[in-house]
Amino acid sequence: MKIENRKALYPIGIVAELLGIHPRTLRIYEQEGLVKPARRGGKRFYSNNDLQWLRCLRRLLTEDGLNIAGVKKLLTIAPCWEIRNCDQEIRKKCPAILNFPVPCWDLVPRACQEKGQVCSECEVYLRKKNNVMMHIGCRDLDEEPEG
DNA sequence: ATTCTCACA
DNA sequence: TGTGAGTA
Repeated sequence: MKIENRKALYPIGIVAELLGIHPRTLRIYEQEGLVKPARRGGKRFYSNNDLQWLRCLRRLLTEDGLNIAGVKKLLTIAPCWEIRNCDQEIRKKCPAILNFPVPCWDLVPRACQEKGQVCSECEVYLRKKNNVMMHIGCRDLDEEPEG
């Protein structure tokens, strides 16, 4: 996972304009625990990963017919480690598993390693696979999700 | 200028 | 979900 994607760069106003989401709405998403922008001096700052997740969340909310409660439930039902086939050694140390039910995007990627790269269980996005929403983990934003 | 929280339509 | 008030 590239650290650039984890850097909290954008204030809420920029994010709002970039994604076409009202600042008030972004704050509500945070309040609901669906995103966790960094805080510096009381101000919110979003990373590229946050933006990517926000785009995905937006689609769930505006196109896929889910509401916030639905998304939260979905994430509870389909935690990333249920989908990914991490081996036992990786699972033992995966922060997303150890801290369940803390949302994985609340976690910092360090313990969970795979093939020498930092596993991004904590920077998880949803996508459709076999018509089921699931997490995407352990890949960079510019990587193409595996089929 | 921008964001924050809170109250309210 | 969006707006306005009053701050910091």
